[in-house]
Order: sequence, then structure tokens, then C-alpha cells
Amino acid sequence: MNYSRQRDLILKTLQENAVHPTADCVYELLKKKEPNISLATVYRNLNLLADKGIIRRISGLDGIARFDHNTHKHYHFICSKCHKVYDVPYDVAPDLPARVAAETGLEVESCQVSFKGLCGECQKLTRN
Amino acid sequence: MNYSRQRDLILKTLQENAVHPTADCVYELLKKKEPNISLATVYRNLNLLADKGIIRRISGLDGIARFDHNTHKHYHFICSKCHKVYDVPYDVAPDLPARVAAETGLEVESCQVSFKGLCGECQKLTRN
DNA sequence: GATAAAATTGATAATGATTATTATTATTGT
DNA sequence: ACAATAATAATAATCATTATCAATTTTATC
Repeated sequence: MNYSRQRDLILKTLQENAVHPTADCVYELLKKKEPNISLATVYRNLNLLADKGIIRRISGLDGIARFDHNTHKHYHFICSKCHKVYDVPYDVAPDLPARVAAETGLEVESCQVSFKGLCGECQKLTRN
Repeated sequence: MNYSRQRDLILKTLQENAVHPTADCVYELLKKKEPNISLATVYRNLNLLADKGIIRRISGLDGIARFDHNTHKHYHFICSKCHKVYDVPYDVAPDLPARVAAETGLEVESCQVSFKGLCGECQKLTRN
């Protein structure tokens, strides 16, 4: 894997915008600094970085793939109203792979835990 | 909601094929009995039945929506080799909404827990 | 049972996210 | 500096899903 300015910028954009952006969102953010960037390049590199374990691909939230600079174990929550994505601490359901293996004999490589509901801000707005 | 023969057949197909089929898979299965069925009708009714809570929509397994006749609380596992979907018992991670609410204050409406890895059969085949 | 209103269907076009293609440009080892 | 290799930009293609709409089916009423 050679160095590329575009890939570098894509990674930085993800680190500086910890909002679990979609590929298209990263593309829009980057276009300000790098107007000639191609959407295909953004997809290519986000997938590459995720495959290398440098970032994380989040699927299952709303059908659209999102990307996370934080590779530590944790889960996600998407607000059904404002569509913002929040982190959920790992200890709400720790060691799932081991539990599944113990109960079923399946060999778990990865797991996705995603929640959907109303975030704090939208709860307030709805309450009235 | 009026009765329709097609919707009835779609529900029966799901109940008789407990393999967590995709919409396209239901369509292919149904074409044997109902050659004139339209893919749009399959999508329309699977979504309708899921919205009514009669069946369950499973998203997050592999990007493609799958459907489950079993509406009881449980999770899913998809084999990364043969792509078969297995059920995972609820008690590997029970009461997640309450735990998330307790830790974060988020109001959880639904959650998706999906595992990926090697199923028993594919483990055997790989071992040699 | 006939009939009109409402719901559903089949066929297909449209959409939206993602991937593939390819000629051009950038990077790297020598 | 230069050839070999990798990456890019632009865009076409793909795939799952949804929207559109004329024709058909279902249902309530007579």
C-alpha cells in the first residue's frame, strides 16, 4: 500500500469529524479542502482502511454504511428523529462472541450491536 | 387492510421456509406456485407485514434485508462462508434497551444484534 | 348476485448506495 | 531521472429497494 495524499486526508477527515459519517458525508466534508476528490476514491479508501483495521465500518444502523475513527470496542445508537449517531459503552453487553460460542458452538468473528430510538435532545423536544 | 391472495402466500412462504430469506429469495420461492407474482408485490407485503409486527425485518446482517416469521426475541448469526443465517438465543444479551437507558439516558425503541463468523458445518470443512 | 368505492396488483421506471472500469497521474525503488 | 507499480478522477454499471400507474381484485351496499 503506497502513500497517497487523498487517503491521508480521508483518514484525517474521519478523525476530525467524529460524527460517524457516511461515505458521502466524508466526500462532502473533504470537497472543501480538496475540490477534485472523487467519490469513488472516498469509498475505495474508507473500505481499504476498514479492511486494515485502521478505522471501523458500521453497518446495520440505517442501511447506509458509516465509518468510525474509534476502533475500540463499543456499540452505537442512532436517533430516529435527528439521525445523529451516539456511542454506547461496551459493558452493556460485554464478551458476546464468547457467550455465543458457549451457547451455540458458532465461531464468532465479529458482531454488530445497534440501537435505535430517541436521543436526549429529541426527547426534550418531543416531551412538550 | 384488505385480504389478498398474494399477501397470504407470501406469509405462508415465509413460515414454510424458515431460512431468513431475502425479499428476492421469497420471490423466487413463490414463483413456483404463483408464476405471475411481482417482485414489487413481495417487497410491498413483506414491509407491510413487518410494519404490522406479523413478521420481523432483519437488517444489519449483510446489507440485504432479510425476513423472519419468528417474532420472538432472539438474535442472528450469518456464516461468512455459506451465508446461512442461524438464530442466537436472547439470553446471550438480555434486556439491552433497559441497560442502555440506565447507562446513557437514551430512549431505545429497537435494537439489532448480529453476529458473523463460521457456522458448525463450515468449521468442519475448514479444519482440514 | 350486481355494482360502485377502495385497496391491491403487475409491470416497469426511478432512485440511491456502492462497485467496476479505464485512461491518466502520482509514488517508489533503483 | 526513470521505469514499474499503485492510486486517482470520472463515469458507467450494478444491485437492492421504492415509486408510479393503469388494470384487476376485494369488499361493503343495495
